[in-house]
Amino acid sequence: MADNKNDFIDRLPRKERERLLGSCKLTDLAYEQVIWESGKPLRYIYFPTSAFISLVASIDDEPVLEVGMIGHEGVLGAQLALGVSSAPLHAVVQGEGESWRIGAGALRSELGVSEPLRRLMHAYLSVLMRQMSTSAACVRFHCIGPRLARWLLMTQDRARSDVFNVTQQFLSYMLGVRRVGITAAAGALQSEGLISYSRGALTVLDRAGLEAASCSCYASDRFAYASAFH
Amino acid sequence: MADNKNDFIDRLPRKERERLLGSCKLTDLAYEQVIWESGKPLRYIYFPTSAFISLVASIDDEPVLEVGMIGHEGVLGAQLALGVSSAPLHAVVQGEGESWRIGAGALRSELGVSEPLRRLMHAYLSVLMRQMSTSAACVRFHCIGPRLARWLLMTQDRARSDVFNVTQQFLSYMLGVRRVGITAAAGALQSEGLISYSRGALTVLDRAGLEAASCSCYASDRFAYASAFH
DNA sequence: TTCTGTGTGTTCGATAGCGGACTGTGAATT
DNA sequence: AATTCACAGTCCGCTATCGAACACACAGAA
Repeated sequence: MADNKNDFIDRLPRKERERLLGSCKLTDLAYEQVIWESGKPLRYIYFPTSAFISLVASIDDEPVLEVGMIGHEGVLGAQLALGVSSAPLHAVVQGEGESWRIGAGALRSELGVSEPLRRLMHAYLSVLMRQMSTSAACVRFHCIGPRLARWLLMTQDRARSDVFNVTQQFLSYMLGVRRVGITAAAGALQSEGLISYSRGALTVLDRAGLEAASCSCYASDRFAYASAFH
Repeated sequence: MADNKNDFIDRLPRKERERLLGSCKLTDLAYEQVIWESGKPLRYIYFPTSAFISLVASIDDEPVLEVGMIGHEGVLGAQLALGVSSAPLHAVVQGEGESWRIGAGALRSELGVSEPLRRLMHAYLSVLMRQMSTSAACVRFHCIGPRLARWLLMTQDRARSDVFNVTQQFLSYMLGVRRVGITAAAGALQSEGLISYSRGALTVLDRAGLEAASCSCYASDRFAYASAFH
């Protein structure tokens, strides 16, 4: 069942955890499913287990660029703890799988009575903020190759597997570049023997090599997460 | 004294406001002064009145790109309400002037007893998060010209004046581009009659024209602020 | 087996922005 | 009045990425 755990929930004291899970429902999330549309009412909050989700920023209501990624280590909807009632971003399922889901109202009640839950939500929000500011700088200063490597590492962590599904089209959308740009960068990583892929199935062959090829933002994100939850 | 007000503090109920101000000290902030260094202990929180401050993201500990701007409408250090104890970003004074300042410890106590303060901090955090995600997309997809126009509008709002001081060097640093890129973009705005500048003194001549020249991110930020504080 | 659609690879010219280096020019210092 | 220096403007070749269009190739459906 290691695949069906959410680290965020696991950090709660037993009593709070059980109460929270009592209000949650395990749901399936499908590849490319849109969970949040920016501006629409925030109805459900998700604690992914095997699924993982991309936070996507918009320009003129068009989703254009990934600014955060949430998997079994986190929660989609920590903003609820800030009193936010509509989705601040688009959220798209990037890796299909399962996720705990809870209604916004139920989570609000739970937040009202559980200090540990509030603290965790706050800590995770600080992680998200750092992910966003890192992304802003990364997208400006780093080339496609290193950014792609970073993205693959983040995905591998959340997929808990060396193999996962992702098309070049989807990647180009997440990184905010042309598909052709991904073809070139992914081709380079493949010919260096770091990954291999074919028709949407991607395999990480050399994790250490990929880390060396990635920009410092990967390590930076990991550090931010680690220091928020020490 | 309209110049010496902080809107964030003004939103507090009278009692809480007076108690908070009792722990605050009015301080001068100088142009380009570094208030926070990323990772260092978070010692003071600032409520700018006439001063305003840039949040700057780093890569490899080098500050490289502005991801947020804080003036009399907000607070530098809302992250304290998330339990954060070290500065998550660099913060640089972008417009000299005055600011209320409070020690981290004092603010923590105040947060412990003031529900309205917590709520406001939370609302402002949601504004900041939206500013950051907007910045990430903006920096990727918008050209220097519109970005510069947006920046000037944001600055004008916080300077509460059509005239303010800023060098091209500083601008290039904030927008993450070369100084020469600013020379070109600012020259274009000037020859269109929207601004005029000379040796660090910039004047907005045509606010409406500047709004038309700016990218949609300016309006987007305003909207985010307005909806968080309805 | 043939067809169709999705995923991938290639090529073209165009362009925004880069790095570096050098030139003016006005304001403040001496 | 002379000097200095921060600020602004100009030019060079270069590179990453863009937009558009087209070619192939494998998988599943008809």
